[in-house]
Amino acid sequence: MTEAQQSRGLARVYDPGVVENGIYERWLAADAFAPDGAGSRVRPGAQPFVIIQPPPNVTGALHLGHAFTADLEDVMVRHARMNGRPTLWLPGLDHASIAAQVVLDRILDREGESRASLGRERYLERMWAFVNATRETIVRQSHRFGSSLDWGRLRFTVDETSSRAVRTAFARLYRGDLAYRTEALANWCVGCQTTLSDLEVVPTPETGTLWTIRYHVVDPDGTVRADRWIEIATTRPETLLGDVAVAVHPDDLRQRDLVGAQVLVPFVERVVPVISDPVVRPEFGTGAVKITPAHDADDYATGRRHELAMINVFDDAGRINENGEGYAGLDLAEARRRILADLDARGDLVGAVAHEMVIGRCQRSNDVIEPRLKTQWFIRTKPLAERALKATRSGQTRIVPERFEKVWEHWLTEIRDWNVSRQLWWGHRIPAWYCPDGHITVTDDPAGPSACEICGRPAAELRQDDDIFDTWFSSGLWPFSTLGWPDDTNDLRRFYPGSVLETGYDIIFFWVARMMMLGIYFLDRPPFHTVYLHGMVRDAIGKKMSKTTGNVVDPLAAIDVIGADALRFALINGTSPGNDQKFAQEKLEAARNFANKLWNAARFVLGARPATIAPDAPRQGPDSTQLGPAERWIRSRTAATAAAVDRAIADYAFGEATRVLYDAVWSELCDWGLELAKVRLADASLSSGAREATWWTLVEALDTNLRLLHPFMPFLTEAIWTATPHTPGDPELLIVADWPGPEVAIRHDEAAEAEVGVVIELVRGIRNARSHARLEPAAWLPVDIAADPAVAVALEALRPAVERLARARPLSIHPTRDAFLSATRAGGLSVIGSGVEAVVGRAAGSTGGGSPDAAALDRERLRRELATAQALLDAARARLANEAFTRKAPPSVVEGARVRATELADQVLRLEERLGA
RNA sequence: GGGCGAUUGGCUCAGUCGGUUAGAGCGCGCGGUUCACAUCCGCGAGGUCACUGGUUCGAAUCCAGUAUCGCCCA
Repeated sequence: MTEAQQSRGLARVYDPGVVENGIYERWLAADAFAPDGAGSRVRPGAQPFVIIQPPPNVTGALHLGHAFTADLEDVMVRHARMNGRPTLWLPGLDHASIAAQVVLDRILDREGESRASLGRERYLERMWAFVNATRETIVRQSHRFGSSLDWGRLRFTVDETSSRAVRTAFARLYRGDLAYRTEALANWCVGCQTTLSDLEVVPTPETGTLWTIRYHVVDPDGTVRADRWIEIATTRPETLLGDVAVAVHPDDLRQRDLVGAQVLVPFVERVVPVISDPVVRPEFGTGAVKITPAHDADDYATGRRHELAMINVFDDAGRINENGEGYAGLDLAEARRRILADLDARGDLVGAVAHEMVIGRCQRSNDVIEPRLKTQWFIRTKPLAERALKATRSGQTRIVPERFEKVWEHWLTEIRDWNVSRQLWWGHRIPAWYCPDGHITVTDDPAGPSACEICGRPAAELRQDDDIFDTWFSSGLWPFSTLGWPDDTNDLRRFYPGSVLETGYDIIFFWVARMMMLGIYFLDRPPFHTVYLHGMVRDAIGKKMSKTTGNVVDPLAAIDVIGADALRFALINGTSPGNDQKFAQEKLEAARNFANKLWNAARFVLGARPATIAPDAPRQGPDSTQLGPAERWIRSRTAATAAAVDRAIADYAFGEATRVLYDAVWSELCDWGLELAKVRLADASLSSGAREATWWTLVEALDTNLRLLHPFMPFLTEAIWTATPHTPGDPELLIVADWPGPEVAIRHDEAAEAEVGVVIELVRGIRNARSHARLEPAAWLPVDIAADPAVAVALEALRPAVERLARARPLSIHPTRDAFLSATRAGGLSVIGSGVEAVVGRAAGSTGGGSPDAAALDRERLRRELATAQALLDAARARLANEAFTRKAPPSVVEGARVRATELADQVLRLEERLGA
């Protein structure tokens, strides 16, 4: 780009890199993002609009899903800001304890180090070094996305305020009897060396083996019977070391006589009872199952009912412990092999069949989850869930799209207590201390308790719990911990509850439900009035993007090529709320083309300024006395666009909003608005006042469209707007300019829409006829038009435009049909629309204008049109002939059908006339 | 096993309260060197709205069921 081109405002070619460069810094410098920033233009009395950003994990860079989330939120936030509301979009980052540890452990592994080799302190130092780097990356990426986040309020889930919130929350839950510590069956991940909540365990279908094993009966005198046994079925033979019973269904006749008998568990030589319990499925295997309460959820429940012992047979590392007698020290897989071989050797392994089963695997590491007994902290969720349900049922909080409410209801109704202990290092240490007598002391004091709160032993004798909290515990406090809670801060009073919680539907339980439960518990009000859930961004063939599959699209790579605006537009356009989308290259191209279209439309408008207007003249509204139909039409269309965009945004239908804007800019403003305006702007016979009014109309339409598009394409619209004339009341930057309001709505003009509608139909008809007859596109051909006096006035006003757009010259407009008919020459092409009729003649001179078969091609086209029109007319008449229709349908619909039938009849008549001629 | 979603032109998707002739982008065909844009302009072809039944004057849209695919929960 040359100096001269730059100085004129807009470069010749749209280059996102150049356009976007520096704009984010201008917004920052203007302090436009903060609700109370120097650059904000808040309307007095306006309600705050608050979105707390779902904090991305500090495990790496942001992906396309993050970009989508950020874009949707930025759209809402920018829209609210332009409406003059104090708007807070609060940025955050999540420490993601288990995910971060999995990532760091992999890095350490490559270096030949490990968690164990470093020890807790050095490990955490490494973690901080790692996350400090990723935090920077994420913030930088957000800038590139154009996210208008209030960076002055950036928060991290392990910063001091959040840590205090976690301690306080836990201490209060404990005092409120909503947090308790107990030994219970927990999901143990051997790879991550920690327990997991039920949500973090992924049920995975796999083919295993169902073995049949004999347990021999032991007579009351202690004799083991070689000839009497019970055959039990199991998929996990290694757990027999922890068996404490065998169970059969009470109605199972096959096993009935064995109930109450004693049998011998091999290897550990434990004598256990055969019990009956309705939980056993008689059709499964032999109908008898072994009971291992310490390693299976169902068995745990059975063990509780029958007051059986619970024998843990493996350790944290996944090896058989001392309870496993001769197998102690073996890992689980090896133990299974050995036990099966030993059973076989004794003749007690009597069957093995392939078996389809569901195995729990770790969401993060994919290791098999081993259920085992652990002493853990739990949150009592029932009372919290009830209040969360009440909030959605009463409409205090609304879930969008509505259908997710069903899932929400179901989960919260069936909710189980939440295990929050994690045997990890990276996160919030549980603020619970234990004295040698087993008393528990919980405190929110960062220094810890001064003494045991039960027996008064001094702090020196107390030991803090080694575990940390589930990451989602701190996330659950996020809507208020970010605002300074537990302190009663200004921000908390002003911005809690927030407005919209926007996130993917995949974390409705993990996160949304927990924020609702905890928010209501601690602050008595749900943390947001609307939960808006968006769909997943998938790859071009519909697969979930994942780093391991290697199908992730790096948003920054896309931005480098097509720009942030195009990426944003591509992610939102053509989507509907809550539905997944496939992401494809063509979408990016379409969005880039649209950006280019807008850029060039702006270039044209700004470059078409009449010489009578000074380059730096402040913007003024067009002189209403000088407006022609085209000017009134584009103003009316822009009003319609604004109304449609408002409606779509109110419905969270952002894909619909972009569709409306795409159409408004491309098909209305560019294809017709600018093309019609070009004629007037170039018409030297018009007064300069008229030409100025046309130009100001274009500036106004551009300005309104820029405002409406700004939330979706902030960089491009800001860049163009800077070069567009402003009114004295306008701010420096579009980001804080006013959203189009009533002053735009009043531009609606029914008459202009009708008048220009006829012109569009006419021009299209003539182009169509010429194209079908294969006439020279560039040739000027004579055209005769029949028009009612009313239509003729409008046509007359737009005569030069019709001439140019249809390449019609001379153009004759006949006020009566007779005059029209007598004037038209034979062999012309007929144009018959619902509102107009025209004939395109051959060129007056000898030049071009007619191919030999033009007439034949034209007749063929008219015959097709006649067939279509006739079919439509028949359908319309049939509908009107139906008495039930005219009686029951709303009058406006019936009237519409009548008008339609009349038009069609007229059209058919004229087509027949033409064909008959 | 329960629930949710999807099924609309060759591909990717919209479609608001049930209402005129179901739309868009890409792709395809024909044509185009007009000074905003070839990342463009003009014209066009292409759809039994998965299937079956129902409600209704009228169904892509509402109801019931079926099929296929995907997801969530157990």
